[in-house]
Amino acid sequence: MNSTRLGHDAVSDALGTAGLRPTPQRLAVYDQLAAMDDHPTAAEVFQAVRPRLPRISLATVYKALEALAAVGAVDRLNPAAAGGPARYDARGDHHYHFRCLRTGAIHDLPTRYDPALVERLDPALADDLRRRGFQVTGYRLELFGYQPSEPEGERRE
Amino acid sequence: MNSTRLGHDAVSDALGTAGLRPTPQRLAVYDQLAAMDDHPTAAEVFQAVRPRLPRISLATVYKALEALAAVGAVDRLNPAAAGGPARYDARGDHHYHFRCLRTGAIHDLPTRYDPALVERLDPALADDLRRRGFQVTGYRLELFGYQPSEPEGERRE
DNA sequence: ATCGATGCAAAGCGTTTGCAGGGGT
DNA sequence: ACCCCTGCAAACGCTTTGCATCGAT
Repeated sequence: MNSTRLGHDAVSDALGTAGLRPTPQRLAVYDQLAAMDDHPTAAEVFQAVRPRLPRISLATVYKALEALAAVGAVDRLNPAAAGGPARYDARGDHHYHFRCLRTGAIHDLPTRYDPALVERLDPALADDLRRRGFQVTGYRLELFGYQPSEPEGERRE
Repeated sequence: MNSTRLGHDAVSDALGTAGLRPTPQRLAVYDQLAAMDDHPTAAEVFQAVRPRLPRISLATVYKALEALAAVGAVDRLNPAAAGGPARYDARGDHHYHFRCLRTGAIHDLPTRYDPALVERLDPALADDLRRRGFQVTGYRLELFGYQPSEPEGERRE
C-alpha cells in the first residue's frame, strides 16, 4: 500500500546488519504494523498478531518494536497525552502526521521530510537558532483535528 | 521575562471565571512555572514550590496544572518518549518549541502560531485534506536537536 | 556450546483517583 | 452550611525488566 514499506528481506537484512535476529515474532510484528494504516499501539499490534502467533507476549511485541525502531524499520510516535500509549509507524522515512482528536488514530500525510523547512518557514528563526548555538537535527510537524467519522472501526484513546 | 505570561490577577480572574478558586497552591504553581524557562515537568514544579509551600503534594501540583491548563493559563506539552513525563508551558499563546535531545529541556522559539501554515507550506496538501474530509483544527511544530552545553544546571530525562 | 530471543511475571514510572479533613464564601 | 480544594495513599495504564527456558547457529 505504501511504497516506503519494506519487505521481509529488507527487514531481515536491516536486523541482521545490526546483529539482531530476524525472528518470526519480529517479522510478524513488522508485517502487522505495515498492514494497518492508522498506526496502531503496541497493544493493538499484539492483538492483531495473536491469531498468527498465539503464544506471543505483549512484552515480546514491545521488544520487537524496539528492535525494529533501532534499525529504522519503524518509527515510534509520541503519545498524544501523557500516560497514553505510543503509536507505531511502519514507514522508514520521515513524513508528517495527522492525528484525530476523537479517535487517536494517526494518518500519514502525503508529504516528505524537508530538511530546509525551518529555513523556508522562517529564515529569521533559523538564523536566530544558529546564533544562539542551537543545533537543529530534525523536526516534527503534526496536524490535528477530526477525521471523517466512520460507521465502524472507531477507536478511542 | 515573557510578555505573554500572566500576572496573579489575570490568572485569578481566569480561574474565577471558570468557577475555579485561585488558591495559593495554584498561584504558586503558576508562578513557579512562569519563572522557569525550560518548561519543567510536574515533578520539577513540585520540588521547586516545596520551599514556599512545604505541605503541598505532588497530586495537588498535578491538579493545579490541570486547572491552569483548563483555563488556558498553561499548556501541557506531550512527553518526548512514551512513559516520559509531560512538560508544562506558562505561556497562554501558541508557539513553536525546541526540544533538546540530550537534556529534555524545551525552549520557546520566537515564532507565532500561524493558522495558514499548512496552506503556505504545501497548498496541495491542504487541498487534499479538505477533499478527504479531514478537518484540521491545529498543528504542532517542534524542532529538536542539541542546545549549547551548560557548565551547570543540566538535566536529563 | 554459545548467545541472543522469548514469554511469563513482577516491577517501574508518571499520572489519576478515592476519600477524609480543611477553608473560604 | 455549602462546596470546592487539599493532601495522603492507593490504584491505574503503559512500558520495561528479571529470569528461566528455548532455538538457531
